Amino acid sequence: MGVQIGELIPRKEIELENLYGRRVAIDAFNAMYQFLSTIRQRDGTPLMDSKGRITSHLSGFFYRTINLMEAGIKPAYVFDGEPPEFKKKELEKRREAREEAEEKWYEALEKGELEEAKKYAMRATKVNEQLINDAKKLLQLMGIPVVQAPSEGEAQAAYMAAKKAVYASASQDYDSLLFGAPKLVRNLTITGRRKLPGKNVYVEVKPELVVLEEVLKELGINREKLIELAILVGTDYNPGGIKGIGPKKALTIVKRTKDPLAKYQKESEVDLYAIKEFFLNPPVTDDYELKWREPDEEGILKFLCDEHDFSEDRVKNGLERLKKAVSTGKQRTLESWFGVG
DNA sequence: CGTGAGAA
DNA sequence: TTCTCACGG
Repeated sequence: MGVQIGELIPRKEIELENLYGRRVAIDAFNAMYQFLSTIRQRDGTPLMDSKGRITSHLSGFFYRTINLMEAGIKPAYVFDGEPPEFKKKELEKRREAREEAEEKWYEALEKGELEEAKKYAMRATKVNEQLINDAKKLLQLMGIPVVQAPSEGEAQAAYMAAKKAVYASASQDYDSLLFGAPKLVRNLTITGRRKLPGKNVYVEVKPELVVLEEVLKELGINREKLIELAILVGTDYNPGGIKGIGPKKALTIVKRTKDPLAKYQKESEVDLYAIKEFFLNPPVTDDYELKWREPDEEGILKFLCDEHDFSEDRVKNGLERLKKAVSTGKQRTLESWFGVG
């Protein structure tokens, strides 16, 4: 998932306070996927309401967003639009992998192997229209900006960061760098503990800042070359990349070759130049509004508690925190406008 | 993932 | 107070 260039990318750990007062454009699909795959019971079953509808993502979006707002970080969630035609193949592959994982999940469940079951359940995570609409509805009720990307959310988030509408894009993937985001924040969570895949070990995970300019300087290339490098190694649009070429080799190749895609185009089924062009000039829009509003308390209680069986105590508690965060955020904005305080 | 009750 | 861990829906 995402482009496979992580090991080449220099990043620095930051404190949440470094993001205080800043806006970030969060890749909503990325967040959604995280919530749906990790917020599960021990046998891998996601959280569900009494009608069997999945609610893991609602829990995730609700509490994380409140935490970010409390930390003085203003999130805007950017949702995907239509994927480009040449992503269809990758999406199909993912669908097949999910179906396989789903079968293994049920098999493990029957054998009573909980750890195995959960592992496969997580891999079987799927995002559908209903889950996306739920998340959008909740965020809108919370007064959080929802941005609809015409195509890839990462591209839109990168565009917003490049225009300085936001400080950075936020995602676990590096794609927004290819789309030209000057800054990328990874691990944007409050409580930073993450389970190591497979093992029963937890590690501290801190937010990371990746600065495109520093990445390019460190690698000694420009953004166009970074895109070519990514294409050689493999992106969502040409999974697997070119056989036998990993990140290190790819870096050498793009540095010494004027048009590195030319050589590999004939052994590739997909149009590598079309992918490069897409990273350079993806569909984006200016049709969005970044306004953080008062939450619709009644609407949230109705949606989360009445419709989806969330605990009223917990939701009310969350709402109090959110309201306070919104009002101190407003206060801060006024102070910066009028120079008081 | 994030909360919060109970252990340490 | 800090940490662990089961539960949330």
